[in-house]
Amino acid sequence: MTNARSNILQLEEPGVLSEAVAQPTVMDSPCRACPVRHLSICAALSANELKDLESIMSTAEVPSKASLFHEGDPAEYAYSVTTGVVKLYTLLPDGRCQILGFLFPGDFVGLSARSTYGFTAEAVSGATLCRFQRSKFSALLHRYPHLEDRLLARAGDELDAAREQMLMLGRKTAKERLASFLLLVSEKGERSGQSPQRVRLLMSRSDIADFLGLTTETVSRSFTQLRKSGHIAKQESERLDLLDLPGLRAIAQGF
Amino acid sequence: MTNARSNILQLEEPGVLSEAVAQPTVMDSPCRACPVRHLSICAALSANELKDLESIMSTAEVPSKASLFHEGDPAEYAYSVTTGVVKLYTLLPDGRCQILGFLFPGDFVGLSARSTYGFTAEAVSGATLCRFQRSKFSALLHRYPHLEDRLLARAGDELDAAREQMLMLGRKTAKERLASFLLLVSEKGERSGQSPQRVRLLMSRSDIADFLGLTTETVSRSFTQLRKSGHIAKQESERLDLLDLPGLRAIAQGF
DNA sequence: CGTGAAGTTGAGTATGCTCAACGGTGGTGG
DNA sequence: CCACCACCGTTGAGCATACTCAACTTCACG
Repeated sequence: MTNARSNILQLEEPGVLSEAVAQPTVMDSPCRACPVRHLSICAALSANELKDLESIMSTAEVPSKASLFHEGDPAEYAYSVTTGVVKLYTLLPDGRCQILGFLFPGDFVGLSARSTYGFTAEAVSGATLCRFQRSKFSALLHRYPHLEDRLLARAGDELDAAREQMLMLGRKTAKERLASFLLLVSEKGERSGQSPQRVRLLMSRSDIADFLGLTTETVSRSFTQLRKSGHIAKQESERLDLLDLPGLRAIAQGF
Repeated sequence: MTNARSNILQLEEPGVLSEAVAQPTVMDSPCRACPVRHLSICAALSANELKDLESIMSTAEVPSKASLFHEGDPAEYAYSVTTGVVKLYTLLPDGRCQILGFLFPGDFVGLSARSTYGFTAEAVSGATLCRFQRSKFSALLHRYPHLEDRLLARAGDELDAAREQMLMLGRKTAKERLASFLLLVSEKGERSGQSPQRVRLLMSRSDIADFLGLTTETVSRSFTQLRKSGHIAKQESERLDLLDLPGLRAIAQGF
């Protein structure tokens, strides 16, 4: 239920990165060195087309707890996450918070056609992002139909994910929700090349609770349950071992 | 918690409607007479382009409780609803059901890029639909970029709706959920030209419960609460008056 | 009318919430 | 460098909202 705060968003102009830049190649063509290009929408683009994309793009370093935008702000930009984790959330007037999703490296936000953002986006950990002016971006979409194809496919994937989340929020028990969440994080990590059994939880218990529609206490108790039943084990803080993936899947699906 | 049943889907071939057809014009160009064209994705198309769409399209009359497809079926077709209401739902192994959304006239389903459907679609009332083979439809998408634009915009709208539903499922009370639902139905009705204060509830209490993540009993009690507080009034069965729209909005938003 | 399904209401229960205390950890300043 | 403090996470006890089970009413349809 962390309330909104207003940190400044550090932006770097196209092709102009901060002083602490190591490789000039990155500067000339950040996208070509991008570690998550194969995951992102940009995978659809050739080297030449990437240049066009870069010309309308800024990169941003966002410190933990800084927000990209707030619910209700004019929706001027779309973002693609390169590193780190971003949470999307809405608040009810009395402060109840629902996290609508986490953005992991390769994820994209800003599809909605509405003129204002319908939710707040805030970095959970330090994050790096690519930022696009939506008007320019949609012009590019028309120039490169395969980019639009990819975006449409992504929209479909996100809808699928949203529906899975509805099932979780509407019909699953606390334990089932937590298992589902751990598997989700595991899959996102795997997508970025990490082992599915080893999970980095960058978000707080409170974030997890707001994502799962629970309280921190219930999340904590569910963690304890899963630990006692041998499904998970805590490594260092932030690090978790999923000892029994099939078992977790069974729990997550309600068996 | 209505379980899956397998009714046959009545299909009509392109341009070939059932014997009981009144106006031949409808037969030649069903889309031009379509009552929800302005709502549908097809609004993006000119008369000529509509012809192309019609050539890959079948229309279907679906009786109440017939399913369009089941979760897990190969996802061969996409659908657009012309009249009636369709529910999309998934089941957990033990029978818990979550309705992921209702399709009203003008709504579209089948965006996902997956090769099998992730949910079941079933007519809540009698419904008429347009059916497209997805492979052919996506070819058309490439031919008419403005159609793809419109589909992308629709995907964005659906994502927005999905996120609102997450907030509802994760953080709202029973009464708040029901108020949100009534307002949703009211808006869909308004979109089709009906008064926002007069609502037709074609779905059963059980459907509403499965949509809201509640039980039928709790839905029923919440109806009673809203009736006793003067926010709604029952007309004939299926018909409901929303006596206090601002009040309902306040409840729905958690005030 | 009679029958069965759908909806409503009631009583008791359970899952997850609230409130509260406690332990660990990391950051800050003396 | 260490002590202190604040924050996060965990655990416990009691409570509330929504669930379960059951009876009863209403409605649609023969």
